[in-house]
Amino acid sequence: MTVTLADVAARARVSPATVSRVLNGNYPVAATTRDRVLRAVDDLDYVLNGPASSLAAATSDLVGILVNDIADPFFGIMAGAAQSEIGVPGDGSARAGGEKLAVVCNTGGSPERELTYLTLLQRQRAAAVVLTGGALEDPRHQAAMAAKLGRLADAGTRIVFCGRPPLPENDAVTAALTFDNRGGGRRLTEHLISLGHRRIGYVAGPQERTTTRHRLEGHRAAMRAAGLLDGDGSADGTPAEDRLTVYGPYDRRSGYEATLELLRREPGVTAVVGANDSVALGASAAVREQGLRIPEDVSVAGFDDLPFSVDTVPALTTVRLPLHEAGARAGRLAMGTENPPPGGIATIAAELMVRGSTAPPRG
Amino acid sequence: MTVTLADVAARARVSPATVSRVLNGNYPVAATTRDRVLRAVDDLDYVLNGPASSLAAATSDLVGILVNDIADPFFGIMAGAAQSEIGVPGDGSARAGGEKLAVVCNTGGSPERELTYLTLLQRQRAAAVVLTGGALEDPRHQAAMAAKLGRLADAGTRIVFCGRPPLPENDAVTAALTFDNRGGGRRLTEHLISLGHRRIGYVAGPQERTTTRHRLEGHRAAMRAAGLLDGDGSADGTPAEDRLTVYGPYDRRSGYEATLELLRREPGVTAVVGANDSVALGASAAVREQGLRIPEDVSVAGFDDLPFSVDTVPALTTVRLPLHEAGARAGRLAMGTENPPPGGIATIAAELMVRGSTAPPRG
DNA sequence: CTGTTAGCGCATTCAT
DNA sequence: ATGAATGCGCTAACAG
Repeated sequence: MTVTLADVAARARVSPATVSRVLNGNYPVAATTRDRVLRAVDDLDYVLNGPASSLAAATSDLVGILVNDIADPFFGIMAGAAQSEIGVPGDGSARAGGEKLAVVCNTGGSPERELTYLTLLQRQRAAAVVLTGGALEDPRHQAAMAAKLGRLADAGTRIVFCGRPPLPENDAVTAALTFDNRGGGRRLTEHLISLGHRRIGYVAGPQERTTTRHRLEGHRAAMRAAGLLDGDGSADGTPAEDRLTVYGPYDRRSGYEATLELLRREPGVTAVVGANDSVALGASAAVREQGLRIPEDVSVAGFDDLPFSVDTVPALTTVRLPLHEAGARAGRLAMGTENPPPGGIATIAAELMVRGSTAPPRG
Repeated sequence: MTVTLADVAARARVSPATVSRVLNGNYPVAATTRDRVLRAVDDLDYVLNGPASSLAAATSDLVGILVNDIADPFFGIMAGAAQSEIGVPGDGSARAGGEKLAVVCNTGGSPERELTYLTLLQRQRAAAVVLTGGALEDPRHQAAMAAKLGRLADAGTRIVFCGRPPLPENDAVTAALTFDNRGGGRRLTEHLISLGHRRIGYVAGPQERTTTRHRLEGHRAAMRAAGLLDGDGSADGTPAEDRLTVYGPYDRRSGYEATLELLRREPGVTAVVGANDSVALGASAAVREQGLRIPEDVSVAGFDDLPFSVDTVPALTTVRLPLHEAGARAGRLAMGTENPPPGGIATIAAELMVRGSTAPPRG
């Protein structure tokens, strides 16, 4: 029924071994023989049997890219960049070996699904795995991840982090590209403070994520350095930093609801920082719904600088992360076409983008 | 080195076949035996060898989801929904068989990459393939696709279209879910016409895509029905429909540039329709940059109703496509857990969402 | 319900 | 530079 390598060999009047060699291209074969084999491949519409090949060679051409939310361009941009470095030369044929199949897997932010995908990729004997986005800080999950990644690494799978902090004991990880979320968060808030803002609300991401914590730490470092957190407790003793922070998912709805909550708690807020651009978008909607203008009454800022952020009205002040470059680099590291940074860890800078959504407060 | 099924069998004091049976679960095994085997699996941290399994069974648990642009939520939403129907029960273990590995592949809109990915999936003996988004109308590519899909289908791969028009001879395709792009486009423009607009610019997608053509056909059908295209040639004889249409990629930049071009060509335009929401976003930016207000001076509308569209200012009038539902359904069809619609083809309705970005023209 | 046997299709020794 | 032989780890008959 389905044509095998032996069929190709018969038609080309060579041995199966020779066909295998021309397909894999990693062994000398006479030019005339190769032509004959390739013609036979075309004639028969032969397609390599991946499972058989992987079984015999004990490696596969699968590369997995794990993302938290495939519907979020933050991940889509990184995954797309990684995928184009890894996969598919693009000649449309791919009958021979050598091409990697870069695939993205959507964990939905669920730790169980993250582990399950890793197991599935381990089962496929994946050549490499790229993990994007922040990690969960739950110690149990971290331990499980470390163990799983260790086993993957033992089996020869290359492991690359992209926008994810390195593990404490990361001997399993080939390379970790981590974003300067803390520095970006700090500079963003410093910008607001320099404009004159004193009461700044913060809509954070999910509490247990590294990205959330790092961005928030940057924000608070700036606040504290300006003396805006100390001795600012309200009557009931709640620290200012708690009253001015609301946690939630990284989506616009969370930004909307959290901002309404913030404005209720602290009507004197003159600026709202969203943990990412989507959150900031929701925050903007909430601010406007309260009859407040941006930036005249309330400044709004985000994080990531996704493509839509420059088109909001007013354009969103945010922190730019070079998502495309980071993803591409992660892809090359996964392919082994780029050397890991010294120590296996590289920090990627975040750049403040000042736009129209932030301005000095009134009065 | 790596633990195999035979190791598990030895430890559980059963035959390899029995281990295989409990792992695959599709054969009666005594409860006590199963427990013993599962314990051995856990003790040994055994993970099934996917390639070996696929080779022996002549099927794999891979399911491919092809998208045109992974950074575009339009595709991300569908792919995510499909993936959650297909993959990963979510218990975190996945040591046994049965779980499918749903993976998304980014073609970047390139026909060659589309074919290459299909070949790669064919090589892996994928269980199913979901193709999302519009198709290219180039006859050569269509023929190549039909041939490739035919071979995949012959090999037992289920093929599902999601938001993609059925092929002329689609006996290879298990099911095709297609969006009512034409109807949606027509109703959107009818809405503008009913508001009193007469000169309506249209920023279309790439010229050779089915989605582009269908949406534009809907728009023009509405225009023609209202007598807004006939006898409206300019002095140089260019038909009105050509002067009022600009093609480009499905992104905000194209919307921005095309709209500047439209406003230059036809200063009397009172409404601009974008081929999708991202284009409409760019169009809005261009309109504003010309000192025009939305919707007082120019109405703007989009297509898809992506999550951000409700948050633009003013909120974007658009056509809602049930992307999540469609993706989930495609996932179930790929899994075989839902029966194909009669004739293999289902048309998915598009709903007009009237919001603040459209209003009657001035005067 | 469980064990035995025989490949699945290919990569890779080892020869030549 | 090419051919012959072996085994990768597992599933699927077939017995029992």
